[in-house]
Amino acid sequence: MEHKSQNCQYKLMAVRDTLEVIRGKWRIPILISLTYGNKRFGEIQRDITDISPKMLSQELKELEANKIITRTLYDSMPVTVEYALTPLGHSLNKLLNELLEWGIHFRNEVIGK
Amino acid sequence: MEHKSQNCQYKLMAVRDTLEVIRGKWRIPILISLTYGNKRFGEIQRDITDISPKMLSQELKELEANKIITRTLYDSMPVTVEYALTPLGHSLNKLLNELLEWGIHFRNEVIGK
DNA sequence: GTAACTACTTACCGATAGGTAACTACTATA
DNA sequence: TATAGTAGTTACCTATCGGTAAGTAGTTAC
Repeated sequence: MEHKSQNCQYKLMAVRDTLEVIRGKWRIPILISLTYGNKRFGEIQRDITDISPKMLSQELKELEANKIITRTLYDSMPVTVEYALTPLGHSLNKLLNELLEWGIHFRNEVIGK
Repeated sequence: MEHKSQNCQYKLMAVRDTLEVIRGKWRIPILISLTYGNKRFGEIQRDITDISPKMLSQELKELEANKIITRTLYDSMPVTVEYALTPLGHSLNKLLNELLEWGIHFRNEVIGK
């Protein structure tokens, strides 16, 4: 069973990379919001009503650092900033969808019962 | 765009349920380990070499409380305990696979570059 | 009797995550 | 001059997460 255990080790490494990028309470919700199109700071805040500006700002920076989103400043008046998914960010789409689908399934199976 | 924003709110609710169940550093790795078959406490520890018995015990309890795994005690000598995925646990398979696939993708795109 | 294997538990501690409230800086409008 | 809208920042605090080290309890082998 040598290769079976090595395969497990490999998987454990890969999921850790993913978890590192998406961890915490807010990053996934932010990404969900951005799948509906490019958004400004205030628009994301209005989607995720219970996020504080501190957490939103902090998590947007982390997502930008990991090349998941881009931040574009427009010097309109007043200044607006637009956040958008990168191609790497869009590549999370299937994962986001599974998080969604399983949440629905879980609610039907456990919470609903 | 009324239904578009309502759809977003619905998704945000569902992913929160999922995140609640799988959150933290260890639950996903534990589930990955159990996809290779039913395992004893010590076997999971040997898969996930850097988990402490405290965290393993704690997270196994949480997963059991959420009906994701079962705990079966055999009064062999010495006592052995077997952990196994429930059908609900197995229903996480696609999600686990996406976490894995994206981790590989991310490594190729960002870390590997 | 002592070491080793099973599966944990407990106490303690430091690091990180996240919440609250107030404040900043710039521009436009009344 | 005051208010509102843009997008944040800062200080402070608490709660949760996770790590370390040691101890528990029962059985078996030496």
